[in-house]
Amino acid sequence: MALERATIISAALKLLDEVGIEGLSNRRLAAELGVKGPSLYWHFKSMADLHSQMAEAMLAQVMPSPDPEAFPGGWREWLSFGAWGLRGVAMSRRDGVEILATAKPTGTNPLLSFPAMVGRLEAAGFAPDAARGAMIAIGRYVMGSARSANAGSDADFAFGLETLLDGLEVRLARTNP
Amino acid sequence: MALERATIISAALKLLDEVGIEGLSNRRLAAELGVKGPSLYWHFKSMADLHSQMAEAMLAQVMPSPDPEAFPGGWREWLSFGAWGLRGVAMSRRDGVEILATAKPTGTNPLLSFPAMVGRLEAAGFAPDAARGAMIAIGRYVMGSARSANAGSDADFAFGLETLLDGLEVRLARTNP
DNA sequence: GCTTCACACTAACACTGTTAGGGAGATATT
DNA sequence: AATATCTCCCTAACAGTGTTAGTGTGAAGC
Repeated sequence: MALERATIISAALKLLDEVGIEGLSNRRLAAELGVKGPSLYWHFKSMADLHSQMAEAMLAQVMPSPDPEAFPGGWREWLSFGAWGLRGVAMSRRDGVEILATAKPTGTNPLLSFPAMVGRLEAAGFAPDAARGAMIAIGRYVMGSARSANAGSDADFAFGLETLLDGLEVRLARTNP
Repeated sequence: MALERATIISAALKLLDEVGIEGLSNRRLAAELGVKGPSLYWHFKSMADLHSQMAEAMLAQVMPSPDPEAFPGGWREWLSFGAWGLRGVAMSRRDGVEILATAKPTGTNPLLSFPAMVGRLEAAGFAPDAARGAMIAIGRYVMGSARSANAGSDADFAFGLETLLDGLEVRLARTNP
């Protein structure tokens, strides 16, 4: 038999789409895999651990962030690309944000490829603090916008994102007169 | 005895601070009130309903939004005031965001006093769509910033908020040349 | 005095996450 | 070839969850 971790999280993600995070229970998932509940504890130490690994899988599924050097367009397009990408991951499955949020208990979770993006912003002229602040702000806005109950239209999301980017341009112009 | 709804949600909020949303269970709360679990179902039709009413109580506890006419300062200060106020509510108790988020299943929840604020923005020169979009964006940013795992520093929050407000000023200047 | 209603109760159902301990089969060691 | 180890799944069980059904009991209204 030899149930693989990858098989399990794949089934978990599929089941998530069908029943939501509330319905994604230990035994339900086990049944889906032709196995009994507690067996999953050989592969994951807790349900929270499972969620965490599901989140990682979701993030891995997103296309790899392109090389900053190779990416056509300026920092604004690059940031926008990342924000839309993260939104895409979060909304790619039912309760996706909730899964993403419960993962990575580290305070500010490295949602997008954080260091690469911060570096790109610094290269564009942002002060280190501003670059970091920008990444955090965008991450939080994206996550706040993708809440299940809240998931709203792309147009609403775009408005806020463009506004945020406009604000960043103001800041950039202010520090690089 | 005549247990009052207000007594219950008050006890629930207090208990929330002690044990978090995971620990806030039916029977645990009932015990705190000297009562047995199912009795609460006379007052609330479900736990989700309880959460919803807790959210309403939290929002009511925030100081009433001051009259736009009387509020000193422009739309920017007014918006900032509202954002900080909402953040204050969300972070006033453990797992506050989660409670606020599960409440009001209506898509875009009327977090702040939505109509009043939209009206204020329109009066300041924003187009109706932009006023609405601004309110939604700020609400989502605030909620995204107040997640338990994520709740970060006030400085980080301030950076993103000011950036968003800068962006709104750009938009305002663009439509009112 | 009788009925009605508000409010709490017990018992139970179908779940949940999680731990403890057992056992079959493959694999490695001697 | 025989023995030991490791992998992986199993059953049984604990303590807890939300929720429904049905049963009182005391106060209020007629």
